[in-house]
Amino acid sequence: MSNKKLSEKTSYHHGDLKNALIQAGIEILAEKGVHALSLRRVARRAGVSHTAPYAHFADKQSLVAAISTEGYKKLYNRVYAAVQLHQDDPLQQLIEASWAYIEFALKDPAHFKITLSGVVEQEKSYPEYVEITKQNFRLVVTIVETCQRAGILRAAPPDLMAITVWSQVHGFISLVLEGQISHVLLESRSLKEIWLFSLNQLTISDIG
Amino acid sequence: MSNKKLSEKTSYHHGDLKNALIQAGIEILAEKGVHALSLRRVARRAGVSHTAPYAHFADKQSLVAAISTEGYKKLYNRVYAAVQLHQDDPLQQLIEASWAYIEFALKDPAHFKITLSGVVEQEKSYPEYVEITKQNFRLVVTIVETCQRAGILRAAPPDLMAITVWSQVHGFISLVLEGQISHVLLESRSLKEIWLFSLNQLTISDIG
DNA sequence: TGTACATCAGTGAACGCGCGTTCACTGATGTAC
DNA sequence: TGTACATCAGTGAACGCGCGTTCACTGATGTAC
Repeated sequence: MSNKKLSEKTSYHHGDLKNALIQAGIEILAEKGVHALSLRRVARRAGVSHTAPYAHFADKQSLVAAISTEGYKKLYNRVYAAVQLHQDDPLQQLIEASWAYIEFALKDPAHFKITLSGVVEQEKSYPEYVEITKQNFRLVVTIVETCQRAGILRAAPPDLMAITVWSQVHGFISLVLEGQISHVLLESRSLKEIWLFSLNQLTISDIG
Repeated sequence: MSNKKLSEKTSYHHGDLKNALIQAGIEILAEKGVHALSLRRVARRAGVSHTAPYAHFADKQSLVAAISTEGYKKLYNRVYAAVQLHQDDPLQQLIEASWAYIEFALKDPAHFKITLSGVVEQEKSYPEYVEITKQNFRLVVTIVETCQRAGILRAAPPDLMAITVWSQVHGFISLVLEGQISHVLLESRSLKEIWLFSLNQLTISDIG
């Protein structure tokens, strides 16, 4: 049940296969990409027979949902850390929080893609996933409100402004990951410079 | 060769299998989604044995590249049509061109996704695809320059501004397609309203 | 116009593969007395 | 502490599937003379 502890390393019945499978999945994504993610491969990597996962996940989709949930949590933690680091400088907060999002995507593109790919078609099936997406959006709204109070973003409904900012970051890193941005351009400036330029277009006064 | 005509409907050797296969692929994407796209299914749909495609495409990747190229062409044509329609109103041009991009994605999400998914890992393999991506980006740059001249977008390097605008549109529709945007929000306003709000954040004076 | 032949688009059997899922099972662990 | 039994995580054989790709082939079309 849910009273399984996180850190049981080596009991005889493996002890923490569920998390081990999620980790194995993440590793496969990092090493081989989205197309390589299969239940059988995950089991193999976790050192377990290919039917063992069924003791912990109803089907493949469930495992993918768990991996996505984990991805969203990591994303949230990175962004939240940036927010905490720049509590009293709203502009830096906006810059570093968005940059944390980009860095996560760059560090593990396949995990990022699968996390944001809307695995969840049937709404209610994965409440933990839904919850973390909401939490994530609330964080964006908070950042946006802080910037609005500081006169960095225009006054407007914060939920709309949050979507705007999120779209900007998400679109930027997606185009980069999809190889849609010209090499010439990417070689002429650092990615962070390009990103700062884009973010700057949303703000009221220049970032400089 | 390239002197095959577009509209040969029924010759005995089928006549235009290559294009028929591309169309079949697009239909499968529309009806069943990205996961359902396979060489065998495409052939089946085109009413041909499953090995016939190999007379026209070296491998599956080649077919996918052709389908992506076709997707980019459609996308370009839609955006270009909007540009033409609003030659003398830069703001309308920006609005309707970006909205055309969004409409294409909404109309055929799977085709849009596969088109933008950077099928092309090995740079030089699909020159037609690379060419249309460049043409597309040039169009965005042109739109941006027009808006800059009209004082609608800030003065700045047009290529950077083009990436900014493109990221904004692309991120917005991607989040929508991936189901990441709260239903509550989507039900409170039309998609176009939300998009206009976002686009408005990039412009100098309000769209209203 | 008519025949011979090369070309080339499309066929169908066959390959090996990895997948998701089921099933009856085994064997270690935890619990009751 | 010791035995009996229920629980439950993990096993391994088996299923049916669709896939990409190869190969030797067939049969219609186009070309040379």
